[in-house]
Amino acid sequence: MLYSKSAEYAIQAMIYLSENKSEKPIMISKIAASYDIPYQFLAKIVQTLVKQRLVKATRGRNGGINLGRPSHEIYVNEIVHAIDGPPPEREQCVIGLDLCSDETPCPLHDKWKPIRYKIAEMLAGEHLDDLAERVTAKREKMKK
Amino acid sequence: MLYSKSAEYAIQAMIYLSENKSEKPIMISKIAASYDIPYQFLAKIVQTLVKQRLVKATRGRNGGINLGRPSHEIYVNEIVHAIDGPPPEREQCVIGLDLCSDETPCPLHDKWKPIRYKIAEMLAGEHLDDLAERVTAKREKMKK
DNA sequence: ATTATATAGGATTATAAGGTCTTGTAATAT
DNA sequence: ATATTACAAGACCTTATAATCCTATATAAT
Repeated sequence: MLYSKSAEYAIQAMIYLSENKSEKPIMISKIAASYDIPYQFLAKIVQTLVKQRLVKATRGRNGGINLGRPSHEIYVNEIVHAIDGPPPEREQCVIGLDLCSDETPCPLHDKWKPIRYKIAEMLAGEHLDDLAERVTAKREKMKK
Repeated sequence: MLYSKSAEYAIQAMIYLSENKSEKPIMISKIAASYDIPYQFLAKIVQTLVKQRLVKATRGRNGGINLGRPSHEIYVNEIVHAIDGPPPEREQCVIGLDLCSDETPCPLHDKWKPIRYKIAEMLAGEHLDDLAERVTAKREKMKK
C-alpha cells in the first residue's frame, strides 16, 4: 500500500536489528527465519541496504549485519526510499489526471493532499528505536 | 497507490460519462481517446462495470455506454471495488506484522489507523456528480 | 437480406515485482 | 594452508497486472 513488499521486509529486518542490539553481527538467515521472510530474497534486499549504508555487513564466518547508524537516527522513510527509490518530484494525481496541481486541482485533490501529507509525516516521524521498543512491548504483552 | 490502474481508468471513464450526460450511448473508443487509455483495455474494464451494473451497454451501430444509475448515486469506492474486488475483511498491518490488531497494535498502528479511515472516507464520500462538476470547472479554468 | 458498427470475450503477449538457484568472494577458526 | 561460513551477485523462474489481438455477436441503417 505505502511501499513495496521488499521495503516492508527491509523495515522488519531493521526492526529486528534494532531489537537485538549487539556488537556481534547478526545473520541474515536468522532474521529471515524470525520474520518468515524468504532468505535469498532478504539477502538481496540487504545488499541494497548495505550500499545505502543503512546497514553494515561483515563477511565470512561469524559474519552478519549490523545497523549502519544508531537506531534512533534511522527513520522509516529512509528505509522505504532506500529500497523503493526516492519519492517522485511532482506528486502525482490520485485519479491520474494530467495537469493536476494546486492551481488546477483534480476533484479529489483537496481531500487527498492532507492525507498524503499525514502519511509522509508518519513515515518521517518514526525512528527505529521507537518501533523496536514498541515491538518488544508488544511481545511482552502477548506472552501473558 | 489506492487502487489499480484498471480502477483508475474506470473512474476516469465514468467521470467522462458523467460530464457528457446524454440519452444516446457514448462510444468506448471516444472515452479512450479522450483520456488516452488503451482502447481494448478500457473495453475490457467496461465489461466488468457492465456486469456490476455500474454502466449500461448498448451494442451495435450507434451503440456505446451510459451510466447505470444517476451520477449522484454512484460513489468512487463502488467503482474501485467493482474493479479491484471488495476490500479485505481484516485490514492488514502496515508493516506486515502478523497478529497486529487494536489489542496488540504494531508500532505504526495508532498513526496508520486514522489515516486509513480518512482514505476510506474520501472514497466513500465522493460521488460522480461531484467529480464531474469539478473536472468541468477545472477545464473552464484552464481555458483562460 | 446485407453491411457497417459497436460491445463481448477468449487467447495471447509484455512488463514488473516477487522469489529461487547457483556460483563467487571475503573472513576466520582450525 | 585449508575448510568452513556468511555475505555478494548474476542468472533465472514465477506470478500478477497491464495491454494487445482476434473473432464472435448484437443491432441498426441501408
